[in-house]
Amino acid sequence: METAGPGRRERKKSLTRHALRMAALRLSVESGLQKVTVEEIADAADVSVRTFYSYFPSKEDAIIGFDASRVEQLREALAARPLEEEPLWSLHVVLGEMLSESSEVWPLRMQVIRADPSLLPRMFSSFTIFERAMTDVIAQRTHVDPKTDLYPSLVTSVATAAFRSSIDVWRSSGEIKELSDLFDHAFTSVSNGLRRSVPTPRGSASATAPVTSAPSRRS
Amino acid sequence: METAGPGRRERKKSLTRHALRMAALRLSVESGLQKVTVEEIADAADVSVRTFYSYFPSKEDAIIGFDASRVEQLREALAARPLEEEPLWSLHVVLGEMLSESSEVWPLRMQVIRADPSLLPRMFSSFTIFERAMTDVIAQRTHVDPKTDLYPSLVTSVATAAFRSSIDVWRSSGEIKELSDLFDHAFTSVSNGLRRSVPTPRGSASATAPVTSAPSRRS
DNA sequence: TGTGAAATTACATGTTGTGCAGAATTGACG
DNA sequence: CGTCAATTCTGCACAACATGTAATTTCACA
Repeated sequence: METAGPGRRERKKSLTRHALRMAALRLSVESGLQKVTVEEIADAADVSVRTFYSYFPSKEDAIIGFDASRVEQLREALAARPLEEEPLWSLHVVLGEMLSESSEVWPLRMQVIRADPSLLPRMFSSFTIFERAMTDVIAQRTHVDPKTDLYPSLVTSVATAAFRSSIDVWRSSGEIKELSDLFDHAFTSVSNGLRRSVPTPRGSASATAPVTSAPSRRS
Repeated sequence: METAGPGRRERKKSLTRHALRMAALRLSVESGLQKVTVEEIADAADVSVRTFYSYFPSKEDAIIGFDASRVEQLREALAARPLEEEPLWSLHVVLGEMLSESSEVWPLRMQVIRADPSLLPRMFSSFTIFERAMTDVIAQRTHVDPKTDLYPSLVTSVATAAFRSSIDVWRSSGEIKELSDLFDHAFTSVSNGLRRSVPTPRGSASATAPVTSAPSRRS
């Protein structure tokens, strides 16, 4: 009976996983990630230290890591987009969904990151598995080989780049602007080829084809 | 007399720094980064372990870290580009310069990364200081505030994204294609707004304006 | 209730990264 | 040349991280 989906065991597992993540977040919000030890986190979740490491490879991953299940959800979300849609827009939607979906963890995450900005690069590193998944889906939808064709990898990495700089500016601006606005603006700008907003109408020099060769190196 | 620039002391410092980096690279090429200890690296460079840590914050940084001096060079290179040039193209040139400039370290770096791909995300994380510098220069050249205006941050992060996926595909394709070709193609594609190369002429559905709102969330 | 698989645990161990205090090196100045 | 201050290097101690292993417990299923 019941949902017949995950057994008692699986449920307990994802429960402790969640408990560990929340413990890591709560403790880090209080004292800062560097002052929190794995032992404290494990104790707070009432498991042994060794068990913590069977759930997360490191302390940081408990804070900013990606669930494989979450990646799977996003993979399906991307696959569910209409095929005619431009891949960049599909990613726009999926990433936006991920962003707006303010689960209980995002605010805490952001608070920890604010106290320790060095976590941001690390968080974006953890996007790698997500990017790989997105690249695969897009490759499948556009019928190209992601190993040899640049397009799928390029679109996803550019999309996450838009994601990245949106968060960066949102934070450095004091979180005044609406994050989703910045995010939408980023994608519009990218799909316009990132041309400088003010095209400097004066002056005749149009966009000339850039010389491919690199300038001579100085001695 | 002489260059009157760096004193004997500074010269010795950057000498040991270089020795440590090369030692780390050479040893890692032989045995893989994980099998190499900091002690071995320090011994190979004939300094104490403690001294290593006064030059690099971690083992990995000796392999894939950025020199502050290198960042400064690239900052100047970007600042030297003509003002009329599209910022995206300026970054194209500067990054291409960095890439093609096959100093002695890049081949070794690549070899280590090939044996341990988990270093790639970490390497891109270390680009952060570089990105910050590029963002600042572009903000200055376009007369906007990088804290509130998305453009400078967006252009640089997209440029490094192009850099990123170029290397990714170059590696996953077995390093068959010329890296610089992939790189150039990536920037062309970005400046075209990343439209799908094959516009699927059959089917009547044209590219519709995407709905900005996110789809309803499932229960 | 018994059985086998999976999860948790304690223990041992090597490595990382940092603080600290003393020794060694450098460069300036008399 | 000799002294002296500043910087750099070094050894030591130490907490924390991360992993292998083997014993123990928990759970699903028959």
